[in-house]
Amino acid sequence: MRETSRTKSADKAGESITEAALSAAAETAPRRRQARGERRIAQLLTAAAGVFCRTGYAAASTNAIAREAGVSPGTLYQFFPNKEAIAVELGGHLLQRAHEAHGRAFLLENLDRPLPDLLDAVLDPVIAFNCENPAFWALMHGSGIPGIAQEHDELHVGLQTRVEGLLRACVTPAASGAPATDTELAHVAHMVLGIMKTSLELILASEGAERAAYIAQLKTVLLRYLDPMITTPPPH
Amino acid sequence: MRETSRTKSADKAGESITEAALSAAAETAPRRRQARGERRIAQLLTAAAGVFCRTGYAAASTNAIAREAGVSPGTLYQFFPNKEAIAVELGGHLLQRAHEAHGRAFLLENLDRPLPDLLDAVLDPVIAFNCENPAFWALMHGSGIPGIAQEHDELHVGLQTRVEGLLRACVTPAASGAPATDTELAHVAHMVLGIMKTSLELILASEGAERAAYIAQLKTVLLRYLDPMITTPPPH
Amino acid sequence: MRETSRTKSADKAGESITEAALSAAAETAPRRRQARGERRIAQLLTAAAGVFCRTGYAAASTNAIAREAGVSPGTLYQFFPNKEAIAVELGGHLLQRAHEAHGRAFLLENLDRPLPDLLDAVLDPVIAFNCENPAFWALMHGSGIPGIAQEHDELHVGLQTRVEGLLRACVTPAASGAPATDTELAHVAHMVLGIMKTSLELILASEGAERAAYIAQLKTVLLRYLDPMITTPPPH
Amino acid sequence: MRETSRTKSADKAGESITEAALSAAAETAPRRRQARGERRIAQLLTAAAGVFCRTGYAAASTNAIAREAGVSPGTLYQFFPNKEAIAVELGGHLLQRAHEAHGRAFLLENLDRPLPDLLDAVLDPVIAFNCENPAFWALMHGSGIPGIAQEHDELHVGLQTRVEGLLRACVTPAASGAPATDTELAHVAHMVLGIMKTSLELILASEGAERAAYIAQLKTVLLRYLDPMITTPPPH
DNA sequence: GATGAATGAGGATTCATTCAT
DNA sequence: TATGAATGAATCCTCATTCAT
Repeated sequence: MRETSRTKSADKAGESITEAALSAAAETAPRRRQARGERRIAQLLTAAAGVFCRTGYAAASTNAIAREAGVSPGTLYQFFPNKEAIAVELGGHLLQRAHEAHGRAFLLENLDRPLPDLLDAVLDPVIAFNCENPAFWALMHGSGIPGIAQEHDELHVGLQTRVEGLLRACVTPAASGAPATDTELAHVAHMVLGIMKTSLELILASEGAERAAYIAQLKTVLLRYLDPMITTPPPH
Repeated sequence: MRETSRTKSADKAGESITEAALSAAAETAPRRRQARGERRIAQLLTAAAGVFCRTGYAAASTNAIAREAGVSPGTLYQFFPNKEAIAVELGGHLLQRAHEAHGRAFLLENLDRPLPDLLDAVLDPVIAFNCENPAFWALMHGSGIPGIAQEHDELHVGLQTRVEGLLRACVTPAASGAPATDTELAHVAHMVLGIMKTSLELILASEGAERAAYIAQLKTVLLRYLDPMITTPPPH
Repeated sequence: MRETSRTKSADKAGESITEAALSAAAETAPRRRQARGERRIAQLLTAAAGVFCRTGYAAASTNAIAREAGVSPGTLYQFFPNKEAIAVELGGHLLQRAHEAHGRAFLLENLDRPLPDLLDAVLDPVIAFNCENPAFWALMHGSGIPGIAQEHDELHVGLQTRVEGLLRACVTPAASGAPATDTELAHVAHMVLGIMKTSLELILASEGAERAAYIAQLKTVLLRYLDPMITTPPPH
Repeated sequence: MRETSRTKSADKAGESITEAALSAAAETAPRRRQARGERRIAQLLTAAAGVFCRTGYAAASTNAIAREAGVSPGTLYQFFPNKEAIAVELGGHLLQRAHEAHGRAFLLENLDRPLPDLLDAVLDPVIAFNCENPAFWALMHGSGIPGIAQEHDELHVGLQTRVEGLLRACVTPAASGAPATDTELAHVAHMVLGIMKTSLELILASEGAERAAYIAQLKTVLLRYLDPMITTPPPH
């Protein structure tokens, strides 16, 4: 009974250059229509971000999102088959935006920098992004609640993977505190992600000096936690 | 948006021994009724704990709790004015039970033990308690979600205070990494609490060796984070 | 997530005689409560019958049924988990009522009466019942429409079985027009049921003389259709 | 409750050859547009037939029809003012197609053939047509359900009229079982139509040998029902 | 003509909470 | 006290229909 599934952007993406060239003029109209749709989607995602931030994912209602976006419920459902889909799409958008804005920072060229620098290089963009897009944090909190979690876990898993990769690249196997196995490394990654999540909660809830203080604490925690895994103690 | 009006049963629960003693002889019947009431409350709170664990606080329905307790919804509302009140009372009970079971550990006699021992002494009971009463963690996760959070925050604030007290007692002001001000100390306490929360999520979600590994990681994180606040580096 | 399922009457049925005797007085109250429930159920079923008759099963809305019954939607859902359940229960009730009212007619003692008498004996009660309970016909018309049919088909299958049984008992194997195999007999039963269904549509839609005429036609059709299966032609 | 306003495309469909001829030369463009329109209508009706068959008339959604036809909902509404109109038009088309394909059979040249032959001559095309166009049967099942029925009843009435005509032509007034009045004849016609409808349900739902068996049963029923109205019993 | 976005009332269903018994 | 029926607003979602482009 549910057969809708937006393909919009896919169409556009699949549109061959020739075709595009041929119908330059004529396609203005369709494009405008699509543009309207895209705008609505953006509008809805923005609204959803707001509602998710204010009420959390679980308590957010599709009607509330539609209202916030200034459209009718029906319109929302023309673009998203259900609440989950909104969250998923929003997660994707945010992730992509994160990449575009601070992507370089993550796939570091210079992992051999001293850990404090490395932490700055990684955490600062992450924190900045989360402060600008607090919905991201809200989305990550669908997890743990059964029946809501599944889709969101893609988000989690994605982040988890990335953190794990970073760690794997940084860790000095010879270091005394380094995780010995892959499993152990995964545990460390989970811990790091968890620490970042809680810290972000504190960071997002505060401002100014306090926020700065929490940021500093986060860096301190991670620095002290990870340093023994990376720095080989000098032979005495 | 949701008008709370908690209390009521709290009084009853807080009823001091003295009061009870005063009405010893004549009040057998009423006392029995009160005893029955206590039993009902315990029954309901147990049921609530189960439901909160399974579905999370937000998704838990009062009807489900009543059903799990084997009573009618009306009966539930005879003891609790609303859903929040159940959570609050449950939080209180759990906290009290925690005290009774592992209370000594917290109000430490021996804060001058080396930090690893101290962490064991504090964390092991906490972890044990949370594993036995997973509802505790579930309850702490109403937070952050506006409209649900307020009442739960009493729980948070309580824990936060306690952690802060512990820290204050442990920290060596002369240590290089020690928080300089009360505010800073509060921040550290928040971080510690946050780290414990996330770690508990991982710990509760796993079993056996994995659980042990996460416990070890939690201790490692806190050890490394707090050590510089406590240990004065030896003058070289 | 759906755990409700009335058991009410089951409880009552399971209630042991001793218990019942012991609590004769005391059970008045509970019984009254149950009585209220039963009354509501009856009320809702009556309302449903009305709505099904007027709008057909598919177009009937639970809200409409509740409104017709003069209760809120929530009340309806306290007794029935969904629309289908109402139809099923109503079907059951009607069937039972049919049994109670005209049951003898069906399990005939005198199958050896001449066919016209037999048809009268069987059809008159059926027709009377359908005229008094036009919802029955409405219920049988959920069939054929995919996604609605399944539950109703129990009704169909039940009737089909009964008609088949009757036929099997009546048919004279030696008769020239008699169905040779069980499959053939089943086909005949399907036809007979179908003829009854369509005829009932006409009968229910008319009144007075016209209704009588349609009843006569129905009997004529069946008489002429079935007679050769029952009557052995006299050897000439 | 539902304001219908059918017609519109009917005119266009009924456009006589003369009219078309008049505007032969100059109206190439408009004609093309009209041709396109006809194609669209055909496309939509085909889609509607499919959807009606699969989901039944009531559950069919205009959006689903448009999707099946590969056009937008707006386009659908450019040709049909509402859902009912689609059904009506489809009914008309099917009827017309029936005429074109098997029309001769109906307006019989040889009503004086023996009844079995006559039934074959009439029913075989009807059955064939319904098997090829199962939507026809689906359409006839909007009836009986108030608020949906009215428009469809044109279909019914049409068929009813035709059956009545046939009967009137066949019946031997002198036959002992013949209907005495017009009203009676109308009743017989209704019965015959009803029998055909139910039988078609069984026929359409089965295949191969079973289908053949049901076809045979249908003929048997009608033969036995109608024979006494047509055959004058030999004077003894 | 065609598109597809937009509408908004309506449908089924749930749930915190109240009330009569 | 305990019950369970009752409430009604709110939830998610659908659909016939309209409208701007």
